[in-house]
Amino acid sequence: MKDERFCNSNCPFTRAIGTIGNKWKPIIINVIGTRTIRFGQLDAIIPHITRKVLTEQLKELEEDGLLERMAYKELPPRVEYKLSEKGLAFLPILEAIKVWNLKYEVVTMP
Amino acid sequence: MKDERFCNSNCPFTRAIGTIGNKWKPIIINVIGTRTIRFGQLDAIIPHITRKVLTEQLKELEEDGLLERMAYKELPPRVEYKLSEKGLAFLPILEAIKVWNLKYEVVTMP
DNA sequence: TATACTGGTTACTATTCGGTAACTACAAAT
DNA sequence: ATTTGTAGTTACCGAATAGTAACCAGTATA
Repeated sequence: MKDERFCNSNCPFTRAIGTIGNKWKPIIINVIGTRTIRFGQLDAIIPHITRKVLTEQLKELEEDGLLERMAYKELPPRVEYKLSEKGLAFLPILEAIKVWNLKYEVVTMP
Repeated sequence: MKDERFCNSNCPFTRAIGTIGNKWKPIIINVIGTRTIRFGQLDAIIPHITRKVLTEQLKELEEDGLLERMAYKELPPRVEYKLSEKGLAFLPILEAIKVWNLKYEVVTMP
């Protein structure tokens, strides 16, 4: 997120929302989980995301220390991503969101 | 969020992100907490938010069943908001985010 | 008479975000 | 000689989001 009022807030909670409070980042973190995964796999697994947006989000996640990026000097190139300790520590929160949604979501049948 | 790919996803986790995965909603839910609070108070307490955006977000939170809105037929008008059971059940997740951030955030001194 | 009060709404504009399609590098295989 | 493969980048455009400022109702107060 570029919003400086969030990223530079003096409230730590607001800053936290600044790093993970958008639609793609929780999805990406959840898909990576505990594995090491390549860019192309992420692009294939995550529905509807474009390579451009995926690149941007991965870059921000890396800057915020949730993600580790390992580029191998090969051809064709190979780049692997995995969650850092900080990223892994966020997984239980995503699990809690799943449980919360399962319990309270109102499903309307069309 | 208007993105139908999130709100109508067949993945419940993706739908959950569709309802709370933006920057203002976690902030608003956190500020309300367990109390009953008026529109003007929210506007005054939450930094940088505008009345327009606050109105929109409150409306969406109500539609998604996280929030209850009570309007009193008085003059000047009085409208009170409080979290529903679903909204209250989300508070521990926000607490977990605070703890997570506190533990892992890298603070850079300027 | 004019102003304040509350909880909005409206019209307009600015900014940010997201999407599409084309393009890159370099080696290996066909 | 051309195609395939990976992990992007770039330019451009449109959509979504957010911000600004003015305005509303109807009573009470100055």
